[in-house]
Amino acid sequence: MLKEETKAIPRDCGECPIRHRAVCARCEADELAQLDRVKYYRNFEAGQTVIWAGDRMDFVGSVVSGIATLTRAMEDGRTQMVGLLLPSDFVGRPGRERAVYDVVATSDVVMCCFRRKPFEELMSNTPNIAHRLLEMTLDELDAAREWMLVLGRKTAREKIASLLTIIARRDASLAYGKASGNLAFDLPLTREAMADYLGLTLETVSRQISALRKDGVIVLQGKRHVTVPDFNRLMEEAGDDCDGGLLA
Amino acid sequence: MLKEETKAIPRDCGECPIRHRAVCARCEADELAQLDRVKYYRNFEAGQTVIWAGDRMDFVGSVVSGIATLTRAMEDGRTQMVGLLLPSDFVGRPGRERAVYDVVATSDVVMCCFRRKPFEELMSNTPNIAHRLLEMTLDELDAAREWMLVLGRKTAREKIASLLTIIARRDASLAYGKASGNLAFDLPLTREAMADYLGLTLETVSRQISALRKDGVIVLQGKRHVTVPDFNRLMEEAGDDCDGGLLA
DNA sequence: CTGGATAATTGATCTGGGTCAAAGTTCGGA
DNA sequence: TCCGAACTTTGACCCAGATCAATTATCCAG
Repeated sequence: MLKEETKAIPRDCGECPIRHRAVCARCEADELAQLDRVKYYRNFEAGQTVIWAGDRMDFVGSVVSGIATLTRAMEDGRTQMVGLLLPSDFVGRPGRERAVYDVVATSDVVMCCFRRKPFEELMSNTPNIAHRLLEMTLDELDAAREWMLVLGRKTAREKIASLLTIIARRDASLAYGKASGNLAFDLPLTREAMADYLGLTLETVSRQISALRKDGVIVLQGKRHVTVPDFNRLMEEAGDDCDGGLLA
Repeated sequence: MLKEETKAIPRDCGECPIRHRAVCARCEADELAQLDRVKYYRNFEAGQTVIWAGDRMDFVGSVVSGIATLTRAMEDGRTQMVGLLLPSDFVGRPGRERAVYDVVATSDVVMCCFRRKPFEELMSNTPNIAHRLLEMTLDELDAAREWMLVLGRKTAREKIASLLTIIARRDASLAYGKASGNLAFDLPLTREAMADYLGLTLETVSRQISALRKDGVIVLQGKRHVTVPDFNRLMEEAGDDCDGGLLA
């Protein structure tokens, strides 16, 4: 109740936790000031829909904290997640007025939004924003293509291992500083959301997680907390060329 | 033999068939001139590999004519196509020195290549190139996400129908002018390549094509030429919300 | 502490698409 | 014209993962 209002929101870009990873990463002080003029924050609670596919979208923005999902659904209900939005990820497309995907907050989410029209103008004037957005989009395209391999060619077990790999990598890159003897993290998704990401059913997800646990590839504390005793083993299970280690 | 040399290659951007769709689409005369200084053409024969994943890549470029594929392979040989490169599509990534995907010419291909380093510099000076590349990358990201739904959630029959839909759309958008009473086109891919695109085996591809033929959804002349008597029917089979017609 | 909603596990069974195998087609080159 | 390689089709069988169904946590709200 009124949780939204009590949440501390950064007002100043200087304090912003995603300052150096988001679209604004390369902006100079003056550019930030311009962005600041068209920016506003929005909070969403876990489970809340940020945008429905087909809806008009008057803003673009960045996830500041929390996790959201990008999904596409068929008329008969089959659903495929097409993107996982983590802090600093960009939402929306300049030049497009309607959303094509459902965006749903998986946890409580804070978004830094920019009014679309002014943002588009800004983009044509400040190459730093456009350039950073290109870079981020190219990264997302790589991720999407990587995911196509997972969806098209991997077994259920490999799919789960691949997902765990990705989540572990992300956690390692964000929360390092912590001693990471053997890494551990919380699953930010329900079994059903994982199934939608992986093109599986939630039953299969559950079974494969159990199997990986029985085989000692992962250790579970509760249903959400995962410990990985041997990351290379996990990568082998994912079917990746695993000569990269955590930081590939 | 020596086919390469006999092929007419456009030297002048003004004559170029992809002038208004490729990265250079928005360039002014002076920008074209700059591009021209770092550009060269390369020909590839059907079946030839343009780049191997992992190889050093000193150029980026556009497909001028022909069709190429972007694929990613696992160590054990499982292969997933992650992109289909048609005329005007961009190859390579500015700022990246090694290829991550195999690029293979499916038909004879002409590419317009730019030396990578100078192209990167050009990009930071000419917003028209960077902006166009962003636009193209965003389109490709959408296509990749669309494809994730196909790979993750569609049945074999729907996958085939989806692929036919895409090829038909492309042909309609390129080759219109022709009376398109009922549309017809050639499949630019072998059954195996289709399988790699769709996350299926070539046997399943063959069976599903036969099934669609038996059910009158498509008509085959030979093994490669397809006629679609009723495009809406085909879109229904693809499981798409099909209230868009050919030009959705 | 209790009822009931949501999330997760596990079991039994079924099936779409994979696998293995054998022909049939097509086409360029000798 | 005929051969051989590459491509395609079709059949028989099998299995990974879907489907259907029943429990079992978990965790608020009352």
